[in-house]
Amino acid sequence: MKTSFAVDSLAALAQETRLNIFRLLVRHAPSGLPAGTIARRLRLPGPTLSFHLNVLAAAGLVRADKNGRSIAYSANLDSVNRLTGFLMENCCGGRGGCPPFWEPANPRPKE
Amino acid sequence: MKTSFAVDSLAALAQETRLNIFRLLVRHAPSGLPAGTIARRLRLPGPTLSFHLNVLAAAGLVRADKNGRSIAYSANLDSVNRLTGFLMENCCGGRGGCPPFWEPANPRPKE
DNA sequence: CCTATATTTCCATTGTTTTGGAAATATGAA
DNA sequence: TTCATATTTCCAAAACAATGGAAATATAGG
Repeated sequence: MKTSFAVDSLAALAQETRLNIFRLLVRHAPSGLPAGTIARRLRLPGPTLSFHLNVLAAAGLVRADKNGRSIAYSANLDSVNRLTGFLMENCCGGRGGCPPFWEPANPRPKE
Repeated sequence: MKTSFAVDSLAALAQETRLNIFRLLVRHAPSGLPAGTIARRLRLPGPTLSFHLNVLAAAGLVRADKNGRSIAYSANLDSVNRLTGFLMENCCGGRGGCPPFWEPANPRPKE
């Protein structure tokens, strides 16, 4: 599996402003919020918000739905799940010791 | 809640080399691997590995245990859980629509 | 003490990301 | 068509992160 989807997602979230945007959209999932509302809530200049929304969208973490002259952005919640799965992949190599929160999705290959 | 632990963790993982190191350590959890073994496995020059391990350790994603002249690094699996919880915090604002994978840890505050 | 091994610190170079003003584009309403 | 609103693109300055060679430090064994 290519790691780049994960690096892209993590890099998109690894920035205070973008993390705030994403978490705001998680709270407002699944419907989302228009760009202007996000800008007002987080007190961000337009160009700055636009830049960050593009980074999040390019990583597949949010989607944009144009509606009249506003654009609603919404969080793709599934992306968090994929990311966790990727990080925990083959956790503990099948030797036991996985923490209780983690349900191994892929049952112990070789390595 | 301050977002910086999350930004630090995400930034630490948002880099191909560090992500490879972390995932290698997840597979070898909970015991970990010595720095030299990681370097050999991932074909990394010493200073580069050392730099990246420090970033991971500073973010609390790995811990270092000195043993003789080698140092074993191991993944802190719980950090992934904390991160997911933070990202999904108050998902969907209690209005239903959360994806099946997510168990709301904190039951719907105001917002 | 001396040597070999494990790992780190120092540091200069190179590359990447973030920021926001000004100008551009798109849409809807009067 | 003209105006106001929503959002974007352009761009250059400033800030930040990654890389790896050479030298330093630590430890174990003979």
